[in-house]
Amino acid sequence: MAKHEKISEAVVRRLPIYLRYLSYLQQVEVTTVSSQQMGRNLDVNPAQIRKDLAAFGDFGKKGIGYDVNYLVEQIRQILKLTDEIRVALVGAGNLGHAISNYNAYLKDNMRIAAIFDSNPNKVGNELAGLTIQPLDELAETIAAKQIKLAIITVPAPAAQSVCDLLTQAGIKGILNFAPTTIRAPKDVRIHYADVTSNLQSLAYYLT
Amino acid sequence: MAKHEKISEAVVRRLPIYLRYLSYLQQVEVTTVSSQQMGRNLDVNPAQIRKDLAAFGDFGKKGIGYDVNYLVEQIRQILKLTDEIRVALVGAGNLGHAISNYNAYLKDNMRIAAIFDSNPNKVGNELAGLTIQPLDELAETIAAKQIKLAIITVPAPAAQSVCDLLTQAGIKGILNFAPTTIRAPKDVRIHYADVTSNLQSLAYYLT
DNA sequence: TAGATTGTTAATCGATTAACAATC
DNA sequence: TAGATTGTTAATCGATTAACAATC
Repeated sequence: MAKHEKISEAVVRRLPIYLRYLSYLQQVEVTTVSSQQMGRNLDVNPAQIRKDLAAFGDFGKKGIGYDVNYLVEQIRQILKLTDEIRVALVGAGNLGHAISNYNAYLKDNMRIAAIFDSNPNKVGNELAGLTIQPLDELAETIAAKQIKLAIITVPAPAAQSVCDLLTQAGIKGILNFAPTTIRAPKDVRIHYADVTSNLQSLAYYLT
Repeated sequence: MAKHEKISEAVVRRLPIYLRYLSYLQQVEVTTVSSQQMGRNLDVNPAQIRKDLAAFGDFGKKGIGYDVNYLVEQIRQILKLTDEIRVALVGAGNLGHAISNYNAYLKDNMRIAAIFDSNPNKVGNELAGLTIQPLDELAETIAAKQIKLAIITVPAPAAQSVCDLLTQAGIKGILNFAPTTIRAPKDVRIHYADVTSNLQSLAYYLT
């Protein structure tokens, strides 16, 4: 790894995209790839790809390109996907159901390991092979199962209090589908994924 | 509106966030808001909020702040949310179900107006008050219903061909949930919302 | 060797933030 | 008037891209 530069969020967001393409190349048994080829396929400037990767180490060979297997291995390590990462999902509504069933697709060493809901009628039900748990078991379960990340799929009014619960339980990364801004301590990363804001910003570009 | 500056994507992504907070203020009957108050609540620098808004017009009053109702009206216009915007959803799987049922929540003049799926067993079924249609009706329906945006919730291998169908049908904005990069003509905006990449980049920040 | 491609520096471009005159 | 807050300019910061020596 090395190269103690500060890595920008933009770089970190591109790494999974690179990884996805490289995994595809593995599948079709391509063993070497150039930044130019990657850039063409991912719509990213080749210089940017080289710079992004070079921030973590000298992964390529001049005149040749990158060894696909080696690069996959390196990016997995950078993203800490070498050990399984367990994820909690809070909110077993429509979206929560969809995402937890989607679980199988996450693979790549990510797994939803616990599901929580505040509704007593849902607690105890099975979902994607897990039993839906009440919120007051959240902290204990997250500690016991060594869960590191969380997905919030509760309605907007509940999102902040769920976020508070999660951060108190030691969660350091949250993917928030609720259509609301949430606040957390600076060392907790929050990514937003709500459909409404996304669509509204797309609307700006119409005609 | 006016101020023929070029508006950056970053600004456009913040406008829906502002709108959401302002709508909340309307609900609780607050009539005036300062950039400082907005910034505190949304975790955005107040100078940035003022600059973002000033790019579209002089919406505030010095010494006073912004009139909430007026600002809501203005941002709605900027985002073209004054007329109903119709959205097509392609892929009636788990996620497609969740999002189309979520439909009611979209409100704010956005509505899923057609649902498509390639699976003949799903075609003809009802979903969120709509009949699932086959892909070969896509172009005609999009034209007839004046659909402007689309959501892709098909498996990754099908995403590019669906994207091609959509752009040929005149769609100018796509929200892509499929875990794959898709290519489209330059005048088509694509936003990515796949869960896996989002989680993977969160993983980077762990310890 | 000739051609290709990296890693890196320098140049460019763009976005964020601070500061403050204008003014309500 | 005094206090508050905008709109805007200038300063800063950061990210992207071009260019090229190094080298496989």
